[in-house]
Amino acid sequence: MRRARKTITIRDVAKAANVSVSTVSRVLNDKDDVSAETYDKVQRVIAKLGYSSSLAATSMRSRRTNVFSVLIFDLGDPFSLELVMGVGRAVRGTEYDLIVYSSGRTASSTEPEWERRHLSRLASGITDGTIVVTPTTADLPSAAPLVVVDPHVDNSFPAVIATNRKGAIAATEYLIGLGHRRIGFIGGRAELLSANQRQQGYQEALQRANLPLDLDLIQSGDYTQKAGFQGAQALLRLPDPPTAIFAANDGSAFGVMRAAQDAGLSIPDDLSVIGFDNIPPAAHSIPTLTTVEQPISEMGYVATHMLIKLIQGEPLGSRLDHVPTRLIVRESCRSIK
Amino acid sequence: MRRARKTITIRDVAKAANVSVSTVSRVLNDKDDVSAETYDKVQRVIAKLGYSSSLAATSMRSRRTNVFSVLIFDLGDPFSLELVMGVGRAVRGTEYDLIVYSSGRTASSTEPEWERRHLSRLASGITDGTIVVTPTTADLPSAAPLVVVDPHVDNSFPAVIATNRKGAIAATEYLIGLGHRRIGFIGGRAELLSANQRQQGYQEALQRANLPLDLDLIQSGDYTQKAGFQGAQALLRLPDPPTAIFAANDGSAFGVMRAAQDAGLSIPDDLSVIGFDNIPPAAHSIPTLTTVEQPISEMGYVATHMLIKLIQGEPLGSRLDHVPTRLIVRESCRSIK
DNA sequence: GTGAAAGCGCTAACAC
DNA sequence: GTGTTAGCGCTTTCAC
Repeated sequence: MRRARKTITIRDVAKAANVSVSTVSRVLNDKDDVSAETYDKVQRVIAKLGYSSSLAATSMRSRRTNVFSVLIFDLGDPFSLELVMGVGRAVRGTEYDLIVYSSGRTASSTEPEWERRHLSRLASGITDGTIVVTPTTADLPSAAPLVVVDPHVDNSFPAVIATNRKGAIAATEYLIGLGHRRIGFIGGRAELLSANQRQQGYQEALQRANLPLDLDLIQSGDYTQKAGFQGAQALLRLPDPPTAIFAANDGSAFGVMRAAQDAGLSIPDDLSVIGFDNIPPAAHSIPTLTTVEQPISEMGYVATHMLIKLIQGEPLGSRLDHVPTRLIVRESCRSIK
Repeated sequence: MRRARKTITIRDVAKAANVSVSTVSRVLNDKDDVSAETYDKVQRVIAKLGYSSSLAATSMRSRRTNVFSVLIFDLGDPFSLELVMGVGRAVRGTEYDLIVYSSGRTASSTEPEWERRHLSRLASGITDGTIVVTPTTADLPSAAPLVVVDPHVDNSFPAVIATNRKGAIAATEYLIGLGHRRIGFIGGRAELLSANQRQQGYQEALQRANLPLDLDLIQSGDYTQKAGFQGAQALLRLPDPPTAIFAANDGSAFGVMRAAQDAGLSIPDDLSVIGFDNIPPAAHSIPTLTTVEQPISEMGYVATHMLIKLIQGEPLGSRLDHVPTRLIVRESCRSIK
């Protein structure tokens, strides 16, 4: 494993081809002021030597590297992984290379520091642009084109976001359509955009249906199973408990289902449950859950193409791209008449 | 989105702190020959300016970047993604940053070119070491520490590989234990290490049980559903067809099940089927399949720690790390008596 | 059409 | 303990 072969540089190529480094550079960058034969000669030498330009050196010197990056806090997290898949697929067939960057040195996703630090490391040359996933700060150093996915706070960057509000409306209206009049809600993390939008949708749907907004029916949460469990317990202990519960994500929906079981209620006979998101492994552990699905990998796809447009200087249709959520109806809900 | 703020360099920090660039560099790299007050002063300026060193420049000049990389052909592929998850989890809590590198400019995973090209781009500075996933060539330029995962050909690099042979033995012996005497086999791509090992295990198990090796029972394949389908058709048309089929991966096992259905056979009543691998989405589309599971994300975990050892110059226990497969028994097999 | 040389942001001698 | 300086591999004027 010792670094046997020393790296071959542009100089090695130049020497072997009997030209200057600048000529090799011209060939590398497909400049048109190189004679055909020189071009061929250099190309042959490059092939023979197996030379490939150093990303580091190239990016130091020139603005374009044809590489873009995805900055992710936790690559072990299912949401992030799904997104990476979408980006990974989107990049195939383009002229770009992709760097997914994640750090081991960061304790918590809530400190805005990590995003800024890593972003500026990348942006200072190596990549032509970056997709930041679920950024928690609006204050991002933007030396290069930037697209954010599922921003946790509103900021002024081009963003890809799911139709959280609409999805929540669809879910709530579905329950209303089934005859439910008292529908409980388990919220997500209050400081997050997506959580707010989902709650907004819930309230809006009630309003449209002329149903009263009962604050007792709204439990705050934090997108965890535990929050769903506790929230549901509180709801079920109400004097006039809900007949259906809408949880702001799949994790807390799972908590709701456990709480219902604990209380001796069967789903959907005694309680209808509906969730948001549908991310593996939760998606597979509760295959019966009716849910508003967020097309995560598609969001990666969309973000990629937005970023590429930005990099190439093309105009963006609009700053925000809303990727549609869709209601997946399964067995966890039933009508009451 | 225009590059508003120009990048802050080490010089800006030096100027603002009234010291030289080298002093800043010393602080950045935690050299011990800096006075405490200078250190503090520089740190404060760094924080205030939000400075962060350029990966490109750093890697050009010094050997260590504290970043390692995973080189992946197709980030949209489930195997790769699982692996990335493992690596992503392994890196948390370490002192390293992680770059997952994938290229859009590559048509096929079978051309060894892409690995070499991208590897040398990365290796020439930016990263301290690389994990190459399912490399198809033994001839990798190794300027830096390298670990390969699931190599498709044997090479001399430190490698992480599943216990394919043992897994195949376990699967075959399981079928034998159920009373099966004629067991069909659908192979994987003949040129791949894993495929060979699986077939080897199959044959070895038969031999151990003193069962004859009937070449008619072995169908070549290529890890696709189609190959499984066709192979199974051929097997089922034999004068003396097998009572069980072991497919070299989950995809072809799926093909086998379809072929059995087409032939009017029900599983497991008329035919026992067993597969290898258990990768989503296949894993979820055939939840009844008995299978030899390859712990992919664990392989990423193991590879990460091997690589870190190499980077830090620690000795490796052995060049090859075999991650154990395990037999997951489900409903697709039954005993014949 | 091609070469020489400056310099990107940084680190590592080597001075002082 | 701190500053000066020579390059790392490359791109890009500017000469010729």
